[in-house]
Amino acid sequence: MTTYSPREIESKWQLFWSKEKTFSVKEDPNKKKYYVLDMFPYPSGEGLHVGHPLGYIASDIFARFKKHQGYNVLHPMGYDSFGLPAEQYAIQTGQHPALTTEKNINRYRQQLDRLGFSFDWDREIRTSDPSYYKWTQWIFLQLFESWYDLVENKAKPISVLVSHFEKQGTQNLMASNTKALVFSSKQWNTYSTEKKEKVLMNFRLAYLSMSQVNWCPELGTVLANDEVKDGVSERGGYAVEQKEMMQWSLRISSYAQRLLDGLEQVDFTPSLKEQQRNWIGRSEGLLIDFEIEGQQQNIQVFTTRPDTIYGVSFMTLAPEHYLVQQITTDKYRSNVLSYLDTVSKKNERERQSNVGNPTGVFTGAYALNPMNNEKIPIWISEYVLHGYGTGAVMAVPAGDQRDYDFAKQFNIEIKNIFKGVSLDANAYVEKDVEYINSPKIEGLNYYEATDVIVEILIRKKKAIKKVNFRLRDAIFSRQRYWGEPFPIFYKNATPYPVKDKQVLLPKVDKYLPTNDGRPPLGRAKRSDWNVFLGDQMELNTMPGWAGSSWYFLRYMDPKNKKKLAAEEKLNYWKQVDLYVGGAEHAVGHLLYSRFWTKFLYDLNIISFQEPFKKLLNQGMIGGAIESLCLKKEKQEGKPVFICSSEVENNHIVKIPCHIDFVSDYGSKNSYLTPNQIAEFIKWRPEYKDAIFEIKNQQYSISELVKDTNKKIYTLTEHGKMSKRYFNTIDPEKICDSYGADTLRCYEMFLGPIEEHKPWSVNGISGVFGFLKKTWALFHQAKQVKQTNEELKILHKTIKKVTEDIEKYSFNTVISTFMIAVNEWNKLPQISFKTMENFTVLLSPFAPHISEEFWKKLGHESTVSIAPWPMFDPSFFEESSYEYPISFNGKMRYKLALSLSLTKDEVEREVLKNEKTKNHLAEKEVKRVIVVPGKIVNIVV
RNA sequence: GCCGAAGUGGCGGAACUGGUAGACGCGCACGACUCAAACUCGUGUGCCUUCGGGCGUGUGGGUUCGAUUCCCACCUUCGGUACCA
Repeated sequence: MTTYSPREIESKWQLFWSKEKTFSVKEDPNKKKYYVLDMFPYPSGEGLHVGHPLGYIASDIFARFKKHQGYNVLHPMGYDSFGLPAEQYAIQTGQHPALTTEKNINRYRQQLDRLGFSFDWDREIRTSDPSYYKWTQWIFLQLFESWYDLVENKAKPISVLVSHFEKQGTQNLMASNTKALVFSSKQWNTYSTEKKEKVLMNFRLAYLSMSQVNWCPELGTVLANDEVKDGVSERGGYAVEQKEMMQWSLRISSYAQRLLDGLEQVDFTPSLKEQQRNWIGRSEGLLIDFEIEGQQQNIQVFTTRPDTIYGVSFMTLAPEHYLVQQITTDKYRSNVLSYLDTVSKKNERERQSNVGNPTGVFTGAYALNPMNNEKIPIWISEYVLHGYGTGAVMAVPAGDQRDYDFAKQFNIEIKNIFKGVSLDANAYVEKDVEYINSPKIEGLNYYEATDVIVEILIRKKKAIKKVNFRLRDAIFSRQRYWGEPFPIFYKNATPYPVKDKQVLLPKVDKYLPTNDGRPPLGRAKRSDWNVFLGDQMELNTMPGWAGSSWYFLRYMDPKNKKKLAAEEKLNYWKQVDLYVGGAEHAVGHLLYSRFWTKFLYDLNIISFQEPFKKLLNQGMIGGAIESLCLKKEKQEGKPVFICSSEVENNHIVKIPCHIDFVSDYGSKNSYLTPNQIAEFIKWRPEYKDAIFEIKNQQYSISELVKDTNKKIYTLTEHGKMSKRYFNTIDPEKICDSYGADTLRCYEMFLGPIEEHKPWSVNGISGVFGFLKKTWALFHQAKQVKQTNEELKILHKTIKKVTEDIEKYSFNTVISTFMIAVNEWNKLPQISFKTMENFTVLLSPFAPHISEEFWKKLGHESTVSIAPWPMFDPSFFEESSYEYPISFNGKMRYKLALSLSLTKDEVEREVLKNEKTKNHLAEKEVKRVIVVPGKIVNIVV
């Protein structure tokens, strides 16, 4: 027997798979399809670390499993290759981002190839490849050429809208728009081309508008709402401010209800669905008109609590509200103007930061409560969001905490409308109330009261029902170079689509904005563009999520030059059956790709509305971050390091330390020996004069190396695995020492796939040992008849492995393998037939060693297409069972009894047993529970 | 604050639908092999114990013959979100 040498066999089989095109797949109507997809990576310069492949391993296991079961499995991989880091690098070095990207992709590919994935690389896609982004641009144009019909609830061609305008103007039109327009067909027909385009822009699903955007000066670009976290950019953590800019947006808000409803059809985790629901933020309420005293116009407010209308004691408008100037009285004008001025200087974050301490001014105007004509003062406050509802709020301090805080701040009356409720400290936001001071609804509960108020206001034509969504339209322009160029040109400041030819990214001399602040594409001369029409080309590029919103479709037909994918292929592969990726994309990517899928469905391009049937979120593999603790104050100009146990009494700076130097890294007692400190200093020479304080004694490095018993303790934290913390583990390193099969099994063995877990090499030797044991066991197998014992172990294993893979419980599968091998090892002999079956079970997890076994068993072809073993329950027909005998629910001993015994017979056997008598001692048996084939419980 | 997920040995974790808590692996201890070490193999390993047993799945209560599993309250950790009317 040769020893198990993963290096040799793994590269051999990887070559075999790629030569034989083992995993290349074609549409086959005679076979059931299964589509397994990974979230494709952005190829960063840092390469992969052991955390990245976790999801790829899981999906690969599942894809291989389905292949064994006879499915036609689509399992592709590609690269989300447009993005900021390559561009940032280009700015620094002048190197074209395409070159960096290419280099990074090659590195990724090399790392991926070593892990033995069953990807069909013939289907590889790259979002930055013109042959790919041609279709991203195409979808954008379809959005541009569409509007949303609210009657049929679907997108329709803009030509349908134009003919509607020609015949009826805006009459009988129910369409999503930016603002409500009213015109007749006569008017429409007199409009100029430019005027018509402006009107249509109001309806297009991809539209240009002046909008409040999240501007990030450091990145030199705008960001979508979900790219901003806590007021800073998600990537890089730079400050973000609000700015008015002309930008492309996508009318995702039209799809809000469908995006919400679609969640019922898909198998995502509850928490992820919840996040999407919150992001969409549906609320049902009422639009109520309040007359303004002495004015023609009304103020419209949106409320979800019409039942509290008798508690309205003031009204608040957003500073941007269109009626502010008009209703402000002369007496309060200067006050209002100075407030508006203060607010305009604040960014969104500052405006939202003073919770509980609101600001605002009185306008001098009064509104009239439609229920009782009471006068209500109208205020302005920054806490009211211009973009939500109507930008005006009927303030009910009794029932809303924000209104309550505002009223307290400005000494406005707090009207109590709830019986038996104290409003001394807080508003009362619960709905389990009885009303007082509310003439029409006293004595009613919340639901009845709401119905009554709604009915009255609607009858008086003072209100209409309305559903509001928090979801905003998505800004689609980025002021960057490395993204999809828009297929758009401008003539007389009006945008038109470029239809006949694909617009390619032009050459530029630098990847920076122009001196006059236009995006980098502004540097391209007319001749640098492959297409130049009109006065000017669009200078923005598309955001990172454009290419990733539809890529799962392109894998079905990646080389198609005429269409985004051929119809018959789209109809064959359909939805992704299993999608594996990180939960951090919960709202961004997943929402946008669901939106584009629904849009393409409306266009009859695809036959399904949800892109991903089942989503599996893999947890992150964290790393231990090890830092040396540096005192903030230097001592005689020298840096001082102290032990992590001493940090409480000192101000320290954490200096991340490469985990290669640290002993017991990841544990509470991680430390550096003097030799390791010397290594650290070699790595960070700026600390060569540092003083190390150990147990109140100070040492220089030269003193320390003389006493090897000294230790300096490092601070251990758990966090991301990242180059920045010097704690990344390269999967290739693991492959070098243990092999890919061990790495694959070990990453699965770490724990449930969805959970976050720290990386540690501690357990890896156990998994490696298991493969070695399996190797040895295999080489002991003989051409003999299968014994009942080995078959029993085999079928127990088949059952458990199959069930667990179907539950995505991969960690327990590895345990099951280990148990089986341990048990077979105890038998005097093992047959080839048993090992053959086991090899198939093992192959999704450890494909290389399995191929090797398969060949040694005499097969010519790959193990990856061998049929999955069938479970045979007949091996488990037992005649007796070892009953656990428990007393008051605690198991005390076991007793083997025939399964043919009745309950009474079991009870009798148990009670007359010596051990039962011992356990009972003097106590009396109150009751005996017998569950046949399960347990016996004696109650004393 | 609100929403979601999760708390089990020294560690990663297992336990079907309420039925033997701690599978499997790491670590540790002892033993075999070896001149020796590594490798490998074997045995043991939740805690306490007066060796009878007692206690144990974040805490406190409840339902049950029986609870890691179901119910109520609370604590902690992680993730999301934050004036959305």
